[in-house]
Amino acid sequence: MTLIKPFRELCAEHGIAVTHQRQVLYEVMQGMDGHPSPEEIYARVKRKIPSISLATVYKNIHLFVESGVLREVSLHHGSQRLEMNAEEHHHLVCSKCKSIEDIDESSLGALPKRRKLADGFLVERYSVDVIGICAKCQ
Amino acid sequence: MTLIKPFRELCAEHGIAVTHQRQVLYEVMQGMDGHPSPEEIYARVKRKIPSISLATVYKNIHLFVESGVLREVSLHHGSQRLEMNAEEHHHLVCSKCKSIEDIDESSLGALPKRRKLADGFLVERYSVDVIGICAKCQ
DNA sequence: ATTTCTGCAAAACCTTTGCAAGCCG
DNA sequence: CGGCTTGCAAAGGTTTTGCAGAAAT
Repeated sequence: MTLIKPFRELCAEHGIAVTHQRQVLYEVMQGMDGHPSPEEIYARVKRKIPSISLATVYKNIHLFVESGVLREVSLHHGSQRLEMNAEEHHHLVCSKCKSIEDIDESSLGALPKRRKLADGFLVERYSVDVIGICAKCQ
Repeated sequence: MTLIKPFRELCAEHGIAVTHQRQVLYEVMQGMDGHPSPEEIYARVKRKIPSISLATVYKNIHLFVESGVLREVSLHHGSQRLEMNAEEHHHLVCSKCKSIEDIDESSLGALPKRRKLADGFLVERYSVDVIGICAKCQ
């Protein structure tokens, strides 16, 4: 019934310690969908461990992302970033140092030109992040 | 020598008022490249208008993004967002309400499989945001 | 003249950090 | 035990807001 065994294995694979908080955090996240914020995850975990602190949730989300157990929606830079390049282009984003480098659209090859992809969503443009390791970080 | 005339036209097109702060902000940004944060932009503008306030910079960046004069690197959600879907997939992001919906990888057609794109960048994966207007916001 | 914008200061968020007590291996 | 983790509280960083005076149309 529980997911405790797989979680212990996951921790072993990634070399992280098993604590009660991490187990419950992981189980709760398995039961969520969409793209929750740390606060939303905290609110849910708090129902199972009322004494848990938000700092613990942050620390463990960070650990999970770092070790590859969890993924974030788009690499998080702490503050908003503005685009100074008016040309159509995409990005090379380094998953270690989080640097962003522009690449022009033609480097990627064609993306589908359909204007409608799903249930009435009207496409304006594509934004492609190529995520990987930059030359400096290798 | 100055960019004042094009900026006045731009404002007219987008229906926003021309102020000295906006003009200088726009000119300064034209001279930057990369993906600066509001703080970095503020630091530069301050060299030309020492009395400008950070709040003004934030308000005008927001206005420029809203009216289409400027673009942000990736749509900014205020807080980190975690991915609960372990499958390979991409996103439909609404530029009005900022909702995020998953679409699976096959909906997009193939992306190039090259492992190296530029000067030693090692590709891990692609993250594609299809930006547009969702059904609800139309 | 009216509406909108600026600068300031305070507030509201979001996230990280330091530390004493407790848990894991 | 020894080291890592937790919860708390405080600090740090980013962004928004309210308001009185100034500027724009």
